[in-house]
Amino acid sequence: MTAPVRVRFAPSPTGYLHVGGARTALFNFLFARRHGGVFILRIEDTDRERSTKEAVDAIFEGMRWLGLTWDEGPDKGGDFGPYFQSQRLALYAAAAERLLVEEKAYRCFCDPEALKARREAALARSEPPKYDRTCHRLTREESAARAARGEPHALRFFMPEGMTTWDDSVRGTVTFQNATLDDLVILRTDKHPTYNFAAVVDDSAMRISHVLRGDDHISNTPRQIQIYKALGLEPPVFGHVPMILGPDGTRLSKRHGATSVTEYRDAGFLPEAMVNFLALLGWAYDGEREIFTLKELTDVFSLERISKNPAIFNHEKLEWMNGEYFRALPLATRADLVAEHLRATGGLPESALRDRAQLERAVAAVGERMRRPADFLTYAAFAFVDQLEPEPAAWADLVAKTGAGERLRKLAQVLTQVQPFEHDPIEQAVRGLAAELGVKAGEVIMPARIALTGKKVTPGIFDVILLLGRDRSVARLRRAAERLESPAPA
RNA sequence: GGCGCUAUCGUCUAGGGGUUAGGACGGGUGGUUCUCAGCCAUCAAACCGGGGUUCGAAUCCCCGUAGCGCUACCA
Repeated sequence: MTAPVRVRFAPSPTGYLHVGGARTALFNFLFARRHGGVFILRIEDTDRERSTKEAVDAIFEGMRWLGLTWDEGPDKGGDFGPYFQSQRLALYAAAAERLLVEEKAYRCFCDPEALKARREAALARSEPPKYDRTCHRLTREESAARAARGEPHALRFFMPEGMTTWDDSVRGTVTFQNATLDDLVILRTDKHPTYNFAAVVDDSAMRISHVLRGDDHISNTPRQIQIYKALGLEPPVFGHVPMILGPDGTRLSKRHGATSVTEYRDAGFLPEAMVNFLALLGWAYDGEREIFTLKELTDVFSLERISKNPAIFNHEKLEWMNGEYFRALPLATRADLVAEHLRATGGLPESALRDRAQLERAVAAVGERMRRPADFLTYAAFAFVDQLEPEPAAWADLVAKTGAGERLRKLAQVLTQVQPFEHDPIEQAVRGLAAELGVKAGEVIMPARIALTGKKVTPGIFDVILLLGRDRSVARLRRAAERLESPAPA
């Protein structure tokens, strides 16, 4: 009988939920759901300097947006809480005390600043910057006496000799020589645990079965395994997922652009698309199928199919994937999302947003051209402005087209007659005019497009006319014709 | 510097002793068409290098190289 699957996502609340963290959380979530296990959220806020309440909220927000619901966590409780490390200090202290008594850890009275200076000097000389165990040479009595005197000190783990090896579920067997590992600090002078120590105590106390985390933790793993051993605990299964890199192949960071999931949300990306895209960064089902809902992912996810290679964040593919999901949404939903986006960004005044029917018509007209709400105005802005400012390049095209003025005027005339003013009759009228003039429909349509929208790329022309309505269409056509015939004063 | 990990089209990847090395994004071309998008068709594009093992290596092993990560009283 194997232990139940219990996995955790354990971010430190020092910023926002970034895409790398989100991907790690996703893999943990999927693994838990796939195996009927438990997904735990634990906040690693032992670094008091950098941890903030806002960051905790941002993590919740990002996780919820992605649909990564946790079974145990700070806001939710569970049998193994509390789920803030800052509330578990007594546990770490007790574990550290045990190690101290058993002489698997020792007090270190060295000055952190001096240590730092020594480390930097060693690095400058290209030597390994290891702690020299000065304080380990203290006698038991001396160490205890100095502590009793109230001398500030940290607690260091005594790294045993030998080697540490584990069977990583994504990388296979990984081995480290303990000699390359430091006597790491487990309890700081302020009695707060360090990451490696707190993680071990908590993962064990919370009965974590599998630790799935970023590749950047791989060299922490032998340290943690040694701590498990010293504590007489059984280590969990470890799996190190490759990192997500920026386009230049280095670790994804701010300078690569948006890195927090909420930024993507605010830019109009859909959580379904984000999840699907993230899942494909370092994991593949069969290399063929690419579109998966969260639910579908939970049915097919497996650790064996996690790639060993770091993955470069391909923004283009995210855009494409968002388009796939966005286009599949019902019109009303797309209109909701567009409205929401326009409100949030102030892209259109509230007054323009009040006419829901008109907004829906515009969204329908833009149709498949939108990959996300932010694309809306590039295609439909013309329908929401009173005074059209044609793009210079478009206007130049119109000017270059001989006879355009005449066609626009005639089209305006024709449009005054169309009855009823609907898509098909308008199309008939426009095509009829072209036939009458003996030109291809495009010869009427392209000038009209520029005159009506100021752009060369727009929704279908009949939708454009419909969206503007008869009066505005006729007025814009006539105005353009006038401007064409009387060269605009500079 | 030390330690560790990794290495298939530009990118994400499938494959894994014998394949025309497959798919997706992006790019090219053609079609549909009022532009664009979409859709359809189609093309170009890869096994890091060197040694082994083997009848046969992109696939297994070793070395090299490169990239990345870690090397904190950060996580």
